[in-house]
Amino acid sequence: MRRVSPARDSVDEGTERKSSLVDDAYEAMRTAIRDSTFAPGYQASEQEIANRLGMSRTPVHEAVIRLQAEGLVEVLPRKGILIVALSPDDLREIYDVVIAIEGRAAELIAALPQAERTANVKILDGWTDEMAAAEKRNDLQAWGNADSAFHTALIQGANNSRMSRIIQTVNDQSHRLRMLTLNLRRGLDASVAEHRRIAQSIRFGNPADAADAARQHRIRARDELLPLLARYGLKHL
Amino acid sequence: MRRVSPARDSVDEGTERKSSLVDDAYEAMRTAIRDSTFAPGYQASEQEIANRLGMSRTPVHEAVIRLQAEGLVEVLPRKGILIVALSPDDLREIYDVVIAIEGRAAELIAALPQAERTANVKILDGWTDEMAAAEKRNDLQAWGNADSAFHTALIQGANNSRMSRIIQTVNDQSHRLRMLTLNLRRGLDASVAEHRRIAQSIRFGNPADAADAARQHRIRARDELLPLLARYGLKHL
DNA sequence: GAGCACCATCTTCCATGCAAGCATGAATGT
DNA sequence: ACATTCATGCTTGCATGGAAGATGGTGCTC
Repeated sequence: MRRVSPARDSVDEGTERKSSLVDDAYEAMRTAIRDSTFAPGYQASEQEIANRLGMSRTPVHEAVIRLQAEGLVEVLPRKGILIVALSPDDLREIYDVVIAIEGRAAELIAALPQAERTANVKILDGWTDEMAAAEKRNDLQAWGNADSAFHTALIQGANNSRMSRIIQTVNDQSHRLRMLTLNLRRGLDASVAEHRRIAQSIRFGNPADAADAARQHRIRARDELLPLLARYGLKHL
Repeated sequence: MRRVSPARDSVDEGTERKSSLVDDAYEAMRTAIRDSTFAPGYQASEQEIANRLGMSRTPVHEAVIRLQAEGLVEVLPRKGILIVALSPDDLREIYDVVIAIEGRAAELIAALPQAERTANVKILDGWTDEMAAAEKRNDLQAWGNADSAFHTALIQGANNSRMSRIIQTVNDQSHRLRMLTLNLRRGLDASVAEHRRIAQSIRFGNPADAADAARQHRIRARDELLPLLARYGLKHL
């Protein structure tokens, strides 16, 4: 984890919202957990994190409350802060949430007037194209980014801030899994085809098909992934 | 809002988890917002709430951070704490989240082995019976409680803590709306019939039907409710 | 009378201090 | 040598004080 950026001390950029130390601590810890700087099972003290971030314990303590509410950490009353690991059961839960929310999002987009459907399809197809191109170049990083962007666009198209928030929370929780599975190079072709089917259903204005396509896409990915994790004996990540 | 219960000072009940002042403040404010002791638009200061709860500003401040993350309040940087009101657009968002989650939950329950399906159906039908009985007695309060219990049981049957949490959050947000609409005495018969259809689909082990029934139930209720709110000119609650 | 500047006050934000609890390890007794 | 007990240090929980900022009122000026 790096020292907090000095941007907040410099000239305010006008439109920028002034950030509080609590927000800084929250984002720093969230990022650190996402990229495994704080690996699951790691135990830190508020004081230590506060030192690293160059602030006192208070903002760290308050940021931890948010992170705990979102399920990223667990605070052990007089022992420290524990970065939580994901069990296979957590993965089951997360997948079902994603299946539910993304399915409904796709359905909602497919029910929009044609002009808005077309705009959404253009964005979605753009990311799918990029996935196909990245696959040809064998660029897994780019493939993963485009895939993420497709699913983010799908949720944003539904224009529902609560859905966005829910998805972001489970994405934070499962980000490490995603980084791991990307390297397993599974289902790349299938994903592209399934993305096309989702977009196609939206283009034709068929909500039922769109919902089903989005759901089947996630179900297929889940059923491909969970046995792999079991085979490698990964009980927590 | 009442003074915090003195239970924490008395002898610990063994199995009870020791509660922190932050948790006390969180629950007290959450309850106060739910039952409109803190009405939307109301603006309070941390100091005032702390005085009422008999604690210092710190636990209140930290509880507010959680409430803000869950969308129940908004903290205006140097003005105070604002209890947020729900706009029609918020209702649209909430309904879509509930449609997505409950639909998937019903689908999951209907896919369980028969023994577990039967157990769930028994619970669900029990609550539906109670709704029908309450309707005959013209007991709206009991009707609402049984209806809530049905939907809670539906989510719990899916055995997904994240879904439970999501539903609880949106329930907190829309609890005031629910109290209001209960008195409009709309769709009581329809709800009972729709609940029976959901349970029936689960009993027969038909996930697709169960999901559809759960979704249509919420969609019908929404389409009945939103025009009413518009007619009464309710722009926020 | 109207408008503007300034000050007092109230707010959140954050740092710091103190208290309480638990774990670890050392020291002592057997 | 081993077990038991006690003390010390580290942890979070909470209170309090100071700082920064915004807002509303008041007084002064035109």
